[in-house]
Amino acid sequence: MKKLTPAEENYLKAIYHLLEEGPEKVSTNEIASLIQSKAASVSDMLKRLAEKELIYYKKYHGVSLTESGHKTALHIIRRNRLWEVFLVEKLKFNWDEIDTLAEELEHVNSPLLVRRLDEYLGFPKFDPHGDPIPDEFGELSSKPRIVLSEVRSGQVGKIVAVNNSSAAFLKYLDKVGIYIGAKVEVLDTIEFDGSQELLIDGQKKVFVSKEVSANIQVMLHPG
Amino acid sequence: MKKLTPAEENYLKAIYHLLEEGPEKVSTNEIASLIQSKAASVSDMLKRLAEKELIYYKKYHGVSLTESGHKTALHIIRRNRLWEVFLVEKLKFNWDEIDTLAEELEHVNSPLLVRRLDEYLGFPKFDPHGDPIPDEFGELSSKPRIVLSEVRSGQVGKIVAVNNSSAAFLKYLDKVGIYIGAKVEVLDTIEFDGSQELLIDGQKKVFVSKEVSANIQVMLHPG
DNA sequence: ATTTTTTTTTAGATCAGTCTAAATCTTATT
DNA sequence: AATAAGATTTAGACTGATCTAAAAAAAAAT
Ligand SMILES: [Mn+2]
Ligand SMILES: [Mn+2]
Ligand SMILES: [Mn+2]
Ligand SMILES: [Mn+2]
Repeated sequence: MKKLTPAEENYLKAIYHLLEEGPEKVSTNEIASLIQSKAASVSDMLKRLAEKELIYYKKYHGVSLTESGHKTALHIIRRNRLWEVFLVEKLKFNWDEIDTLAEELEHVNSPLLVRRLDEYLGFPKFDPHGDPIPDEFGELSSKPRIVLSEVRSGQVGKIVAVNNSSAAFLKYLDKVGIYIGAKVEVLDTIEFDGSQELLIDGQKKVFVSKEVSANIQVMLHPG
Repeated sequence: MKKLTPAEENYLKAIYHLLEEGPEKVSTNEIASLIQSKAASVSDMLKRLAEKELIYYKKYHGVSLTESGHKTALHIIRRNRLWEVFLVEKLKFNWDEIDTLAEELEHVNSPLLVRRLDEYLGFPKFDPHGDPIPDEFGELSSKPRIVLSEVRSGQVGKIVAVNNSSAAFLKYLDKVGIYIGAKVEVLDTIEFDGSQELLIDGQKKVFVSKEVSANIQVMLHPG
């Protein structure tokens, strides 16, 4: 409940994102790599976070979030994504330019500010990358999703999110005409390397590698 | 030119504001008092700021800003005031609630963000307290001003700014109906204590102490 | 011109956050 | 099961920011 430092918030968020991938424990090195620091620094921080009961931490055996840590992480993510919407919707930033800015703005922690911002933006449910925005209570409204790389030839869906928010990736998507909300049909899948030929909005044909399609989330069209 | 920490930015801003009052040197204690820290901490920070050539500092003899420090302070103030406008104009905060929020937001230093925000807000020239917003180059558009306590009986002016942004003061102004842009006529000035009777917008009579009127800036109506 | 008071600086601690290098624990391999 | 490899933690150091208490300098008062 007490105020956290930006560094503590960044670590919590990183742990949350790593846990999101499935495992119920994350390792020191995974955190270090995601947060671009060194294992020794992570060990240090884990002690502090455990002290504050934000994580479960057993030396040498990885960490997970406590209920309180989980809730806190969702608050941070909420702020991050609301600011991302603000930057894109109001200040006309491109979705590949907002990462570092939202990374800073997320640490301004004022419940009133967040509520007002949310209201001002019209209570958005998803950020510019298609990721869900937790509500005040940490609830996520999630759409049923499937990764594009797992969509079979002939199937049609809508692009709802990306798994990778690096500028390089997002710029690439812009270039080939892939965007959130686009209709996508998988015309062909190459068995050898998993690359696909797509039809975007029934108009544009695009070839993408599996590395790309594995980072795109799709909602399948019913039927 | 290099990136400053939030603390360094706060000190620079404090020095700027103290110099604004007139003197060409400010003392360690004045800074400590404004920034709510101790003289020893200020001494420490002054060494660092001098090292970075943001201030002129001669031990025991006060500080002033270098050209670079002055420019930097204006950039910080620009960010602070733009965010204040955003909070009031867009998020509907009251002018007495924005201080601490802007105090944090001002440290997000991205020239592009600031430019976009400025544009989005319609290039405002003054913040909610009536203080001028420096442009990208640090230029201030200042209105000719005089403190209300120095306006003589019979004279009429418009309230353009406040010298004190504490919630207590601003709430008081709200209560008695004084706001930026209001027309004000000084009906009477008590010689004994400098208190005044005012007529706001030609309608409402208000008595204010000199402590209050010394914190209100007025633009005199020509003629 | 001394002495006293006030202001400012320094000395020495502490805390958060980070790093490198060394020690230690876990896991995989022989 | 012993050893090698890999991951993690600890030890020790550094920076930035802050504080209290003591020392030093400047300003004010006698
Ligand atoms: Mn961050
Ligand atoms: Mn996002
Ligand atoms: Mn500030
Ligand atoms: Mn202001």
